[in-house]
Amino acid sequence: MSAVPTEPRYQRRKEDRPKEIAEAAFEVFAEKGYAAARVDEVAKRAGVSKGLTYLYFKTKEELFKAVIRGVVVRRIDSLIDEVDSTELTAEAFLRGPMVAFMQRIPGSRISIVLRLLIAEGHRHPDLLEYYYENVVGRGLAMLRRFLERGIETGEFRRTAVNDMPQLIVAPMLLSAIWKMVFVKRSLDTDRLIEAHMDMILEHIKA
Amino acid sequence: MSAVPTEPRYQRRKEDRPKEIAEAAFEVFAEKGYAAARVDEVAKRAGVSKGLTYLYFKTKEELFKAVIRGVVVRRIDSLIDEVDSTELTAEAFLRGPMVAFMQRIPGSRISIVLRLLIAEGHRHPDLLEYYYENVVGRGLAMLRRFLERGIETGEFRRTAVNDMPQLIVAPMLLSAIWKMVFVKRSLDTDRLIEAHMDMILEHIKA
Amino acid sequence: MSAVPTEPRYQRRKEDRPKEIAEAAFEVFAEKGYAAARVDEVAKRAGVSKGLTYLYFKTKEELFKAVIRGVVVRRIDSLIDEVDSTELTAEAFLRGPMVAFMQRIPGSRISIVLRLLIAEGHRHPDLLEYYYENVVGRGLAMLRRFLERGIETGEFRRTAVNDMPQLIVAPMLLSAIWKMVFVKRSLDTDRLIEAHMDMILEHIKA
Amino acid sequence: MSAVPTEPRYQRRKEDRPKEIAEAAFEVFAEKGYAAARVDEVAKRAGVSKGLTYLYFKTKEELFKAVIRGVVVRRIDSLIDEVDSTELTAEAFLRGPMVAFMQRIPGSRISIVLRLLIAEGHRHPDLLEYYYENVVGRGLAMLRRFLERGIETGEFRRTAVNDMPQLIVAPMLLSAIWKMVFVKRSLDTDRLIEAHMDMILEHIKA
DNA sequence: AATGAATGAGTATTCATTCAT
DNA sequence: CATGAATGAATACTCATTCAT
Repeated sequence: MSAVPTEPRYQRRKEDRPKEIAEAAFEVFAEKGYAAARVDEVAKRAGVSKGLTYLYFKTKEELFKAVIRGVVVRRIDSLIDEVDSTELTAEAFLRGPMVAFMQRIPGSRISIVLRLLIAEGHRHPDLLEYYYENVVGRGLAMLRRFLERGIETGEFRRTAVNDMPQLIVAPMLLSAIWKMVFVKRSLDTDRLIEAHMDMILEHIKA
Repeated sequence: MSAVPTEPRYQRRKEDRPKEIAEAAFEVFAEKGYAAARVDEVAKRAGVSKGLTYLYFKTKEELFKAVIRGVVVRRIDSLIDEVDSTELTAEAFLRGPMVAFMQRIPGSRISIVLRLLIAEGHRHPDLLEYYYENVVGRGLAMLRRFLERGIETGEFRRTAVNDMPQLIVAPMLLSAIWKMVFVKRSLDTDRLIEAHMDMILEHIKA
Repeated sequence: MSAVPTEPRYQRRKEDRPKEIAEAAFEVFAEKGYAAARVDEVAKRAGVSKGLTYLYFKTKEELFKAVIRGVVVRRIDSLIDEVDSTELTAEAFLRGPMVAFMQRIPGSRISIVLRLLIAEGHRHPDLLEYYYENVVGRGLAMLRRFLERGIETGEFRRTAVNDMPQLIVAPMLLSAIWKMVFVKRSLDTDRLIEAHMDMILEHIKA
Repeated sequence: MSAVPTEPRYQRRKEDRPKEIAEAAFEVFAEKGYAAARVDEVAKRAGVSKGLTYLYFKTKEELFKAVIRGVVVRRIDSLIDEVDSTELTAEAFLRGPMVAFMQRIPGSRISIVLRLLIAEGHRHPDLLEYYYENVVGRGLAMLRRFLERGIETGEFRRTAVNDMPQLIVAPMLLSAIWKMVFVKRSLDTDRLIEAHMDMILEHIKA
């Protein structure tokens, strides 16, 4: 007989659902990996029925891909923009924004994507392709352009780093992985990345 | 009336069985990852029945752990021995055996173990523990000792590398991962590792 | 200021909706059978939302029954009327309108209803009941009356066909089923039905 | 502490299992049709775990096909053999073994297969093909040969039945379907088939 | 009346693990 | 020791039905 309005059984929020589901999925994939992640769990975390997950993502795999694609891209874009428009000296840029960027990776969502790609990339070649095209490849290309410009301005000399800019980011990768894998074995990743940048600069400065 | 002992070739000694199974398991885990690997497949590749697998390894997880433990250790041991008994100068050692060691990692079984640990380590903390104690930790300790000795002999100066010998191996890690993940995007990992060693030495030499 | 009444073409009158939905449902049930038919598909073909289907038909089963009931009845009624009011001789009627009627069955909607009843009748006894009362039973009764009349007029003699008028329609049933099942194995069902009628008449004529 | 031998948890009966499972499957498909049949139910009736079903039949569809293929064939073979070797007159054969054969169909497993093919044949064209090649086609060919022989011996005359032996079996088909569909509306199928044979013979005898 | 987002029970299929032989 | 038939819990995915809008 009470007039208490019953909590509606569900909400219609078409706009938000995909994002919410993808967000929950990210968490679950992050914790369990692709194979061990259960769609049930994703739905539960998103506060949604299992069926709804399948309304927005046709299969678990598609959900996975969507989730992986959804992370990452913006950040690299803004760094690239910054590189191309900075007025800092090359050295100052590397020591400043570049180091800051790399220091932010370990512990971030990106590093989790990294782990998922290392673990599962194998069976999702298109995902690897996407990731290479949009992140890795562009990042490396950006670094190459940047170093080249440094040479033109006389700030840098030409070294192996020009061909293999991976040398610049290797400690960032190690840091990201270390933090995820050896959670308890602390590593001062900020310092690691900085020290490495010192070494790089010492090496490439004209 | 004596029974001619036939088919000695096919008569596997029982002692070998666990090894053979583990070997097959390694292959399967390498290809599929932990969750997607099927015990059936392992047994088939080992040429034994599924039941036998369970005679030697109580669960799939135990099999996984045994497999991971089975790789790796000898190689690092011999490197450590070599470090401790070498008569080369520190620089010569780094440029020679050390670089050679690191160059062998990408594409090797160790890098596969690496991948599996990155992917699944999470849920097998004891495995991570084991791996840290026996491989990573000992390797880093060895590097620390080695650098320290170089300082004592006046060959090296004290730098951040002393605290974070990870700086030395980061490109090896990147190379190993790159080779597994971006199979088609070739990377000259030997040169990468060498170039990095140049840089390191330039940086730490007194 | 008067609002021009727009899009009359798209303004379906509500009275038509149930019919349109049933029509679409018929198609889908015909193609897939009861269990494999999806309400979604029915709605899509009817050009309405899934919800609307449930406004007019409480459940999928009810929709199915409505669809089955919707076919069939008129045709048999008009044949019965014709029988009762024809001025043709009995033979002429059988060779003319009766054969024509039977020849129209294979390939028609009725034969699809037939298939659905054979396949699903089991679980819808009321549907079978309905179909028997309104179609099969009445059809057979009509044939009995007709044959009886033929006997009274001296045109026919009494045979087993009087008790089992199914003998008259058996080839029609076979034809209908054959056409649906062995689509590619052509069968001249018109001739089959005609030849059978020859035989029947030869048999029952006084 | 009791010495009562515990009922073994399961039996290994590799030989019998497929047959038992197929048998159970037949029952379930017969009752429910393909789509509504549950593999769970099949396993339960076979007294077997669900998993075992999948050991012997890769999918539900394969199980269905195996089951359908498993029925039918022997009976038609023996009839054909009989036709080709009988010493009865053609008429005696038709009135005797042929009628007996047709009378056995309604109510038999074959009629259930018939229903399943009518209901589901659509989506299993290979099954239809198989059934046509092995049963329907051969049966009709046999009838044609038989009639032809009757003509050669002067017992029969040439009629439309030669081209369309379906005329002979139509009442059998109707009987089979009637018995399955209108379970409660009794029909003396034996008499129906016999009366029809009278008519046929009257028609085709020289 | 009409929509279609949301629900959740239901089902085929897989696979680690057991155990009779 | 060795086998592989047998088990059963787990899980991706579907679809009839509901209900907020």
